[in-house]
Amino acid sequence: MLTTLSGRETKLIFAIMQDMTAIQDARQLRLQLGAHLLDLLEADYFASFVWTRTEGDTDAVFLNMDERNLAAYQHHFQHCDPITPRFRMCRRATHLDQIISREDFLRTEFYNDFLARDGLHQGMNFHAYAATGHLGDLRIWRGAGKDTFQQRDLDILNAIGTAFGQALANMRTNEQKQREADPRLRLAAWAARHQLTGREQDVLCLVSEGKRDREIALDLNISVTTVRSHLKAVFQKSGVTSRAELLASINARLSLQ
Amino acid sequence: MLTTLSGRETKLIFAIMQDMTAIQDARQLRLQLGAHLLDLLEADYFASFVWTRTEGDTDAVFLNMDERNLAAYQHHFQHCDPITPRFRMCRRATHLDQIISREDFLRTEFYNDFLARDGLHQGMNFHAYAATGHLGDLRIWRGAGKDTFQQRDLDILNAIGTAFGQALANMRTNEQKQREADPRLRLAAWAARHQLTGREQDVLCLVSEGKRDREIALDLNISVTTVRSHLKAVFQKSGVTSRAELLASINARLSLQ
DNA sequence: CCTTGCCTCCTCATTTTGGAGGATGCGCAG
DNA sequence: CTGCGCATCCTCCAAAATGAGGAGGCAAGG
Repeated sequence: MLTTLSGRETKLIFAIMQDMTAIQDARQLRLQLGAHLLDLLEADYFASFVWTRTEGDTDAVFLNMDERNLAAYQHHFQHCDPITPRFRMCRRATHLDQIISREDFLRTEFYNDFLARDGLHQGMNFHAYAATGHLGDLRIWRGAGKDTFQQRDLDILNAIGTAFGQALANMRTNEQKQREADPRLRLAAWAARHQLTGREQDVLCLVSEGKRDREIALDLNISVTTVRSHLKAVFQKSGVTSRAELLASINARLSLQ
Repeated sequence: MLTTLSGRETKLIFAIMQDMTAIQDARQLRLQLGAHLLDLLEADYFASFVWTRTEGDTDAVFLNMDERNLAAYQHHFQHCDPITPRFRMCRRATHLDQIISREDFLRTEFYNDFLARDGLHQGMNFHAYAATGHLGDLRIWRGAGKDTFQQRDLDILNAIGTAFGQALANMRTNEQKQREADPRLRLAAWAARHQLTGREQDVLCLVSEGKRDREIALDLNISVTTVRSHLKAVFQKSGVTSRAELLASINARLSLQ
């Protein structure tokens, strides 16, 4: 790749560089990035999906697209979208024409009933991947009457997309670390691992706050012997033999176990 | 700022954007960034200092500079460096000529005995700040016989420096979070907060692993009563009244206290 | 209807822990 | 030398926690 950048483009590239380092929220980043990308690539429509860790769940961000049409995508067209799966297979910025012939494209229900309504004619996508799998994408479209995207546009999107993928991966990693460090989540994960019942979890939770049986009984409005029963069950299920060991077990980093 | 970029420059800018998002280690980032910046700005020497959280301590990275001369800087010239403090006061990329007149500069001991030895003649600095204070810098120098830096170079360094500052600040924040989440450091901090003696810390450490008095005594090769004595002192000093409460106190987020 | 799981409560025995007080020895700074 | 802090050990006692075993009620599901 060897392309020059105009003053306007340079300014936008630098703005994008700032976005990438300054914004730590995936949604915010994509909104900002989207605005700058539309400007930079002289495009009209922007969409970005990010795959969350819970399988199949996506977080979507859009610019200049019709709310109702989008709802239609989320409910229906998403499932019969013939182009996104093909875009997704490409690890570089990819032009619509590279994955489907113009004639075939113009014949699809997807184009006629969905894309055309918003005026989307020319598109490029970038799909970001990490070692763990698909992270998210950047989708750039131009309306009717504009020129098609050039190799130069693809190169620019590719460079920015790569950095965007890194930024997304970093956010993902940070969120993961945050989650692992959150005491409440650790507790919940530990409880789930040992299949504790609701009441056992209640007791566990108060034990983890350093409370005594008597206090726990008061807090939960049950008798001390009941607290002991639940706690006994927790010990039984987890193979632990004292509160201190219990807390140590909960706080132990999984990687060190 | 409105400047065009050549193909070569564009390529380097994109490489720098990758650096900024891909590299999570401050040292690595600066080495990589330094190489790309020298190429981009057609400069010869690169140095970058990063201020660590411990007051006054710096981590330095260099390219193309003489090891022995650097040692001299760390030991002596650092303390009589007449230009860095002035550079440091500027919140934008700054040219040497903007902070000192050429004549004055050429008369300084610092130039003659230190910079000139490595061949440093023209310089620009960027100093990065966060809300918490000074983060670090980027120092770019050209050797004798080259043109002086132009406003265009300053603009480029400024844009990259700003993003670099963000990246540094992010690393700082992440490290901080990591530290707060590290059980050993939490323990040490807690111990320090309550002014525990060495032996008390030893006992505390084993208690935090969920061990019983008897086990601790075996581990430390002392009698159970001694363990109890130490533990009693820990309780006394910290105002806590049970092991479980102790562990809860250690694991409590400071912000929630 | 009957089983199963969960929550609730109980007793009795044992171990562990916490609290109070004191004692010895050692090294170090005033 | 004389405290002082620290580590080591002790006794005695009471409170808390653990372990084993059992029992009644209640709701959901076969």
